[in-house]
Amino acid sequence: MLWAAWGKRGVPKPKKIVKLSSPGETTLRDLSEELGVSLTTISRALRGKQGMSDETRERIKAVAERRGYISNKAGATLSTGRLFSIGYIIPGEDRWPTGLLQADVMRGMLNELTPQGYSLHVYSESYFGTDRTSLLEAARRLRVDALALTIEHDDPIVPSSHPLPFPLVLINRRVEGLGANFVVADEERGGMIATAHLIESGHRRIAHIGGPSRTALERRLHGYRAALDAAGIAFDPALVVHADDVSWRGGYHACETLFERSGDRPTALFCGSDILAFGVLKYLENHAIRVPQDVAITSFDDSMFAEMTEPGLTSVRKSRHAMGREAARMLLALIDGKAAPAQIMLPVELIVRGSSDRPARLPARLRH
Amino acid sequence: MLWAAWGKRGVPKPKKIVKLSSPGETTLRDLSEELGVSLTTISRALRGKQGMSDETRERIKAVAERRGYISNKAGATLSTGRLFSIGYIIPGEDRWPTGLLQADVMRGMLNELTPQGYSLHVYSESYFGTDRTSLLEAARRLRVDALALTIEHDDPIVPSSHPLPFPLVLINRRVEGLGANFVVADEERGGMIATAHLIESGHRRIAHIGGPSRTALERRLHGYRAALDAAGIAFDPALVVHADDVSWRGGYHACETLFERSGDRPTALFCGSDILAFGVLKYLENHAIRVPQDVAITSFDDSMFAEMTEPGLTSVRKSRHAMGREAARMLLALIDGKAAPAQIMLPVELIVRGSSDRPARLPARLRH
DNA sequence: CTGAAAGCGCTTACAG
DNA sequence: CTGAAAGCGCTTACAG
Repeated sequence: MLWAAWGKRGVPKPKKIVKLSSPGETTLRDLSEELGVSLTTISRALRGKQGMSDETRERIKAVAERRGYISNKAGATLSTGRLFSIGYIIPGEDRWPTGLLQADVMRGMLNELTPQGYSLHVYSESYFGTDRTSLLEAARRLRVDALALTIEHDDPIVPSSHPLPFPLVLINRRVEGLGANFVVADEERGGMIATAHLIESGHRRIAHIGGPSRTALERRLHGYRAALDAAGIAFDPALVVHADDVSWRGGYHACETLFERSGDRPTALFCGSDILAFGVLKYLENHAIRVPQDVAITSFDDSMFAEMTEPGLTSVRKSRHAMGREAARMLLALIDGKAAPAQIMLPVELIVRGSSDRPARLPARLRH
Repeated sequence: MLWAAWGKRGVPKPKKIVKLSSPGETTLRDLSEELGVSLTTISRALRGKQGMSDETRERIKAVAERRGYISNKAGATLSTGRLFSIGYIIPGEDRWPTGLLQADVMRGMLNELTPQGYSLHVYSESYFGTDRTSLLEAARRLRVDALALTIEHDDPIVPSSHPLPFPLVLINRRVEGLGANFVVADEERGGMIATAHLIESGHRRIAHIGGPSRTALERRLHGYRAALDAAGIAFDPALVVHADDVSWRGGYHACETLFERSGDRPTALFCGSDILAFGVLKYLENHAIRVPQDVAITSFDDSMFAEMTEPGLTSVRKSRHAMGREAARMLLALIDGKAAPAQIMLPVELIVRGSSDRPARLPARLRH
């Protein structure tokens, strides 16, 4: 170390800031000197390699422990070529759901990575420059073993047909032809259970407010249709409106469009996302349409909004933490050259709150 | 997006997974062989050291560029003891504001760190174990040059009287006796401008809903009092209620307490945080108290809620991005042994929306 | 202005 | 079961 060297040459040690890589750091050599055992043996003992006496191993471990030995990653990296780090790229700009998603996903990843000795290096997408350097080139510069990337449902994606020469896991969205692995939630099933829940309460005219196509919201729509099909309810295009953007205003206007259409009003409504639902509730409130008495609502995301509306929003929960966890496991397997599924689809669950609360015994025909 | 340039390189298709630290990586030695120049000289040229001919330097740089040379950090680290990485610790559990804060702060840090060749390593607080291993010990294991830590206003803190032997910057909150540097927002001034704005609109009976003591919310309260003082308005304890916790329910109940008190009702209300304000608006709505006609509202945080309420919430904005940026600059200075202020206090601004919109010309006395 | 050499801390193929 | 030695890629004090 820099400072250690200074000390040895008799140069006065600066007092102010001491780096974390402090001079006193115990090395294998220190242990070797104290134990009278070779570096080779110590390295083996500490890394749990087979083929050595238990007694030697224990003795070494005890001393390492007492001396507070911490392996210097740089030395190991240089020697093995293994970096033991995973890169995680966060979007370069702020959009509200992003932050929450990233933090939970990161925690999920860290819980897997840290015990395995991996660290998580975070980079901003904007680092790669406005000239759109290729991800491959960027990844080389990063010096990580593999990359993870979270994609929000409305992120634009330019797919590629070239498989990547390193492990890449995309979280939250599937992008075809990328040669990546994926961790996604079962959006379609989420749409299904959110709709089925309304059907089970006796609703037949169930509307849906969705979002842009080619996003998770489209898959939720598929789930909605599947649930109707399963219940033998005919799909009515007049009951579906797509919000221009996934915002509360988008939800408000979509709801407006829906309720200003002539014909029978829906008695229930499945919103493709909580943030849309927020606008929907606002519209209904403004127009004195009661929830759940006049319209029952289910939604998707189980975000903080679900708990903050009145009544609480019944919403589909997907675990961002689990996404991170599975992504990390996938990456570790891929780095070790083990087989890993091309895609992991995580289960979802419906969190039932007041917005869909309706006397289930009331026959459906009394409601129209 | 990253993806755009993706297919453009004629990268040969690898048969299986190749690590990012691929064997083909160009090293200084490769450059040395091609150029017929020593490693020493190449290293110097690439790192911009003085005392060499421009011609040699340019020749070296050109070849390095052409060969796509990327310095291997592990080698440099081993040689210099400098790690070029900053640790950032995120909370181990989920609380809503956290995620947003972390993501913005990270972006702010990355914008400073990446160009300087530093990487950001993220760790979960839970990694350090429930036994509250000392931060010092934990930091040693991390192998980073310095640490940053974001503290939410309601995070518990275990203070320490031992100064730390490495650079530590605390973001968003000041903790005494820790030997750390701080980046905080000017919470007090925020409280002041949020209150002064109401005073300028002619209000005299201005209530405040605050939060726990020893948090940022307490400093916002100080700002509120300072603004009243400056305007010659007597502080009335009956107009201040502290929410039990910083949640919308906390805000709701605090508002309930406030409005059920006998005596003159306030005509304006400064909420210590948007999430409290959310509950306040709910209470007022439920009781047919109009905003801003009956009560004008200002708040703090300028979170997504501020835009999602009706009317929009006038709220104090602090830049989390700027906090990250300043924290990173501070850390870099400290690592280099340069002087850095013990604390940087960032400015705040009031974002005016409908909730405080009131005809300013109406004399105050007509309002009671 | 340039280079030869030592060394950072670790791992591992090879030899005993 | 254990050790001596080479080497990973870089930087820098020292010598020319």
